[in-house]
Amino acid sequence: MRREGLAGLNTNRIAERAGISVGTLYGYFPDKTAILVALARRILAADRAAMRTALEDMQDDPIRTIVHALVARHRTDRELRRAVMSVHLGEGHSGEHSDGIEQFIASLAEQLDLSDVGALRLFVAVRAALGVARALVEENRAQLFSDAEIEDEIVRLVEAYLSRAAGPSPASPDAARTSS
Amino acid sequence: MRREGLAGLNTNRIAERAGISVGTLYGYFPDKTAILVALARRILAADRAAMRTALEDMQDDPIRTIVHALVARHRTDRELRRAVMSVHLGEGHSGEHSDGIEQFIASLAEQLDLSDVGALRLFVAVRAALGVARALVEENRAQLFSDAEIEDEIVRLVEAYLSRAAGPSPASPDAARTSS
Amino acid sequence: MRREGLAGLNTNRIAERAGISVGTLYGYFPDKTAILVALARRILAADRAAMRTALEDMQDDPIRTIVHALVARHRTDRELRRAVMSVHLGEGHSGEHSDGIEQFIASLAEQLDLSDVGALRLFVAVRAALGVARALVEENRAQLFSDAEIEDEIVRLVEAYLSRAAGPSPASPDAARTSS
Amino acid sequence: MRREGLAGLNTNRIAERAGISVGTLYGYFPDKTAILVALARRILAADRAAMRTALEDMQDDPIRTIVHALVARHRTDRELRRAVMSVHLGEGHSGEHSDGIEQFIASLAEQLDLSDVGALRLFVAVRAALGVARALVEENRAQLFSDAEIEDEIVRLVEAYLSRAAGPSPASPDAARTSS
DNA sequence: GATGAATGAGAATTCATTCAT
DNA sequence: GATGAATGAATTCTCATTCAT
Repeated sequence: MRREGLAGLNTNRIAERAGISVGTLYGYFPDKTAILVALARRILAADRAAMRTALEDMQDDPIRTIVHALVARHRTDRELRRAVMSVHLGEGHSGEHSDGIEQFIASLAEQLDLSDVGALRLFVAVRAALGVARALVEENRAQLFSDAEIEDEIVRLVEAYLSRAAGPSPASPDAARTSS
Repeated sequence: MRREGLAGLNTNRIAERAGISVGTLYGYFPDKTAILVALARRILAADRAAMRTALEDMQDDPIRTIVHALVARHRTDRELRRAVMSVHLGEGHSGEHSDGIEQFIASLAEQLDLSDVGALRLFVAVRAALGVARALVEENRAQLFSDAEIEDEIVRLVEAYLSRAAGPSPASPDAARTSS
Repeated sequence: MRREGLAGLNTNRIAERAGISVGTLYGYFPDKTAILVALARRILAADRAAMRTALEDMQDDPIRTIVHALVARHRTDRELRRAVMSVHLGEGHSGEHSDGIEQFIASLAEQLDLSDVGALRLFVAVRAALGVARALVEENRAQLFSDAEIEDEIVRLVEAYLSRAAGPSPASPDAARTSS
Repeated sequence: MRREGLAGLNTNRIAERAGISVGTLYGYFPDKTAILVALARRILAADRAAMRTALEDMQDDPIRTIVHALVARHRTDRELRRAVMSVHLGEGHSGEHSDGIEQFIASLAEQLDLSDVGALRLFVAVRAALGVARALVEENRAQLFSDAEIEDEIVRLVEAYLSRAAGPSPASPDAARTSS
């Protein structure tokens, strides 16, 4: 099986990149899965830290600030992020991918004017924004668009969604609930 | 490395599940990557077929129809979908995940009243909707919400975004472009 | 750690000696321990087979016949036997080492004139004979003596022990039971 | 490789049990083999010491006294003894196992009435007694018999063997020497 | 064509040994 | 001297791939 780039993320390579030996790596983690989960957690923690820092220096509106940080983060370490998140997903730990960010955002919801947004809408808004951000990592086609363009669109998406009254959507929602 | 569930998606297991032998599998595909790509394509093709069928029987507005089908599809074969997409992502073939759907949607854009929506906005709208749909597969937490709730919100999200004039977002976008 | 001779009995070496590949070896056994236990069992089965064959061709008295076969077997594959039995012992499977032989002998006890020998005496006689046989494998010093000499002595040992009336040993056995 | 119980007798475990650090252990011994040899020697030295002490307090006949001590020793530290002796055997250092005891016995042979017993007979008698004693350590089945029973039988075994005239055994020994 | 046992390169994991603190 | 984290060579084990039946 061909292993291109970082996809062949083997323990020796991980140790080498970390500047330690395999043995040392296995002194800290019980097996390879634990190593990769830890790597994924580190990336996600750095994501949250970046957003936190951005909010502290904020000159802008909070949504744009967070989205800006999110997009910037998803442009760094694309290969590593892709490989690590793939394993994370495969191992079923994927909840953390967005939970961490969502918790973080929920904790900010009161500082922002989003205190009245319910759990469901927050869930959807975060996954929607992350869905676009992940495309930057996963799809080569995403390179067609600039970060600024993407960022603008995510901001528009989220603001359009959240600013909209939580009333029923135009078309009758009842029809939809029938078949499933 | 511990390999729980479908994560250890090796060729023998794939063959066994398909009810054939490894040898036969290799009669059809040149290598494992090809097998996984084919598996992913089959899932994605079924996604498109479901949406196509739904559109043919459409009694509703088109966006809701598509979203309804999308949500229904992401509730089926969760484990397999997760495993296949995980490996697919890890192997770097992830573009197809959404390209297929986007092409399909682009081909429908004219039939719908979306003909004036640009490539960027279509890209973002599709990834946003898929981002929420993927959460249904990846996150156990998604079970908190009903399909109908999720579906309604995705429809709101997409309609709010697309109906909005493509003008500049409220906050000054210039500030955001500085740092990255 | 230095690994002399067969003591460094690693899976690749085992496979090579067996004329198969490691992968094949692991197709038959779940792990290295299972491989070594199987090897030990094969050796012990061969021991029993050798004794059985010898008894069929017997021209001699049965005890000598068995002892002769036992000594001959313990001169073959000394290194392999030592390494394999070491692991067998370390893994706590050691019962088989002598159980197999004892069962075999018990099944012959009626054919022989040993039908009145109790379980305890049979147990002791077998372990005593095996103790000497194992020395041939384990101790280089055992090379000082010829097989014939050793064989004669084991026969004498066993016959002297079994022919002796099962009465109390000369010295008062009561004194011995006090301290422990 | 699964390593249950003491079988996985590695240097860190040995150090831990000794209540010191690996580094300190390597201050005393050059390598792992030396450590294991020292461990085995300590056990064997304690065996001899127990027999020596027993002989000093002897109220009994000397053979019973020694056998009594031997059986008692083989009931203590069964696990450690089994593990150490297993590795010892695997590493090919097994001669000491019985040499020490034999030397010790040889040095006593003049004090006892065994001065006319030759090297071969002493070798066989010691290995036979040790063969039974080792069964106490290695075989769970040995728990069926009490120490006193085992002790009595070993004494009988040794006395029957040594008291017997060193003449030719009943059956013609010539037949046996042919095939090997 | 289908089969699945066999292969062996490659990956994960262990553990004797060292050495800076 | 004692410590125990770090090392990496050696070992166990996996699994994509082949090929004789």
